[in-house]
Amino acid sequence: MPDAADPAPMNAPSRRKFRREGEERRRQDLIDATLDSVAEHGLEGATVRTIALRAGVTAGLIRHYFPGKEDLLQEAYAALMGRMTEQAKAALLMEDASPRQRLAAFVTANLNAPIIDQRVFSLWATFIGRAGADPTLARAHREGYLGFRNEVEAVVAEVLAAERRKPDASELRHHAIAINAIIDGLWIEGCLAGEMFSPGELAAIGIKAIEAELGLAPEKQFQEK
Amino acid sequence: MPDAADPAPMNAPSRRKFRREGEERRRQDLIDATLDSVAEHGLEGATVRTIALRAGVTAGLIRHYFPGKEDLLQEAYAALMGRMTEQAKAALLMEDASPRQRLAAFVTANLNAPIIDQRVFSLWATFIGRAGADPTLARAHREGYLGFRNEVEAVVAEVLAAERRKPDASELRHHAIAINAIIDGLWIEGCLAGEMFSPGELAAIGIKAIEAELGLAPEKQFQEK
DNA sequence: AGGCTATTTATACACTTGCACAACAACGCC
DNA sequence: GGCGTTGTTGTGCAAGTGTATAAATAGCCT
Repeated sequence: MPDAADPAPMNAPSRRKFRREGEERRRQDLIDATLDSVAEHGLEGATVRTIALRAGVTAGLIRHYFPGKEDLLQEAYAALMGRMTEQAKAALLMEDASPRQRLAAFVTANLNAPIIDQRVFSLWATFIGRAGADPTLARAHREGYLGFRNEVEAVVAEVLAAERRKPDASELRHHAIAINAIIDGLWIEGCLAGEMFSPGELAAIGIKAIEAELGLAPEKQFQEK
Repeated sequence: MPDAADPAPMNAPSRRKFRREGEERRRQDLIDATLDSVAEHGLEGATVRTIALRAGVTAGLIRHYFPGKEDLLQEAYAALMGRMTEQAKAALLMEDASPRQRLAAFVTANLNAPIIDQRVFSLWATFIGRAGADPTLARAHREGYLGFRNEVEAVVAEVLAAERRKPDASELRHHAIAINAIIDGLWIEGCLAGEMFSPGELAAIGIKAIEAELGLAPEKQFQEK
């Protein structure tokens, strides 16, 4: 069998073969390659050459799609945040479920794969570490955080309303902050030391902690089936 | 008035003046300069020249105290973790105080300055972002985390014992995980959006959430004076 | 005071980085 | 099928990187 994997052009100028991809496709590939590079080697290791190699193109092409490396990183971070919040909020969209069930589903979704994931955490930490120096990143985070917290606050209000309780705004805000902290904290623990917890354990801990925070009597109905 | 700040050697080879510092002092200065550089410009911006400039020396000196740049970063991270856990645990050392008071003091200490600090958070995030790729960092974090959680678990055990409750090991572990998450989550919120919270608000939220988690009746005794 | 030695500076070097630019070739269109 | 457009490659370059090493000098010891 002749060597199929390597055409071995003996003396030709041997320029690399390539395919023209759609613009959106290439941009996505480059962004994905950027996130992979950052996750694996950090921001310092995410060079245009590394990224291009991973995307299967040469370095020069990056400048054809992005004004500069900084812009690529910016868009990569935006894409990451978009995917995270999108997945997180998706769990809240359950129709015909009690507020309490939806809250439990939300917590469960946030404390299991694919949200609990070391790679995503590495990316989050790497980017957020520069929020102190980069106002653009700081505001991007702030907006994502407030959006997330508002979602939590809305569900909490529904849950308490279903229990015939009428919390004032301050009380509601405090609950949302605390619940947000519980989810974030457990998320970090799970990402950094996932194998220390049995499957579903973090979600169970989170739900119990949140029920305690809200003063809900633990009900059995969520355990059967 | 003759120019006092600049001796202005007219034609001398003009080699830079310097002072010999003690070894430990120099190492500490270099480590501090490293942390400052990382906090401000990230790992990518922490070059030997930047660090040396900030420490008031020239780049070559770094190699006189550290085998390589990587070692300097390693020691800087170790120093950071050491200071953080040291400060955190210090609040637990109150003698003649009820377990519950000590727990409250611990939470309060962790949710106020200087633990709540954007610079410290940037450093933590920047380094921890590489924990996925760097096993050394990962283990360093794991040990620090477990040490912290064990402290929490010990206080929780004392608090519950004072309430005449006898939790089993699993229950204790879950409480520690949840409380750890509450503290971590609120710590992040405070570091990233400190000005959104009034002074002491995060600590109050944390204490209330933890008391709920432990099933402690909110007592008034901690509010007066 | 004067020398010794280790600390510190300064320079050099090989290598990498982001970016610029010209040559090239894949693909749509006539 | 030939041709033009432009996505893509390859090369080059100046600036910056970590490290090696020689030269200089600050401060201690006698």
